[in-house]
Amino acid sequence: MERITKQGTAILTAIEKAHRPLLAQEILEAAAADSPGIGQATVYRNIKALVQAGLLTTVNLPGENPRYEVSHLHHHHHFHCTRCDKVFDVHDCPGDLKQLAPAGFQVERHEVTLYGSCETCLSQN
Amino acid sequence: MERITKQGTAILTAIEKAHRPLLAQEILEAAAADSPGIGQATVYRNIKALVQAGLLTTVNLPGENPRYEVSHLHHHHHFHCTRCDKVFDVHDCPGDLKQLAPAGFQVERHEVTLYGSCETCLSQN
DNA sequence: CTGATAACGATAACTCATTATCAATAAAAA
DNA sequence: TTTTTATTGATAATGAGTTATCGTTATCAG
Repeated sequence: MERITKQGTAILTAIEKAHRPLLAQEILEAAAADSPGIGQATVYRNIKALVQAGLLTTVNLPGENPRYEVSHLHHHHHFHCTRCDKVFDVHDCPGDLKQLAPAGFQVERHEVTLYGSCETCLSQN
Repeated sequence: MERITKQGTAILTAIEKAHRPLLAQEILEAAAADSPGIGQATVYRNIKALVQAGLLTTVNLPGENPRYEVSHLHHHHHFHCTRCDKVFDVHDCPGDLKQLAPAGFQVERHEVTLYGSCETCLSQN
């Protein structure tokens, strides 16, 4: 990524504006608004470069393809809406979960995923 | 699965004896101890039938292929050892996590995955 | 024991996300 | 503006997990 391109800009701004982790497919669709006809190979190439550069972070949820969001430094979790399948950041944490593990096990980190309905889906009935 | 076969028995008992969720590949290896030469198609066929019958439950962890364990009724979570990559049940739960979600969101369930080192790996240095 | 057929093993095929190829395009240095 | 070449878009190829195919084997009802 030595050059600034319309496609590259569209991809990064689409992810920044989303304020939630996006699938490669969602990034393609969002970036296509700014850069019509953008190809999926371009999306994958840019995602890869942005992750390697540290600007994007990969978000893996159970049974899901990877999503990407702008790198946050603070610890957080995710909420998966089971109606619209959008994933949102949860800027809160249950705290120390070390005591949950079996005796003799050493916990280094944890992931929490919440499932339910987002505000938008709830308001739509 | 109308008939009782050596392979089918080997697959189910391998999963029962493991007391932890196993990958299809791990099931193949474990079942091969009781039924040498067992094919992977047989493993996949039996897993599918056992899940449909409700005897097995699929365990999905972030960025991982599905694992399978004997169906438990009680709510529990999982511990993924980052050294040996084995997954263990965690028979405990941080409890209600509804308050973590953004305002206006409705939480229906949650998944917690702990990462660290299991007792066996810790004892091996 | 014997026949019908469910289940098996080997392997080809499939699915789907991701990556490589390559000619055409466009960014930016000269 | 011209030249260089990084980047793009279209598409073929890849990879890994899973499923389908099919001839053979083995379960089990009769």
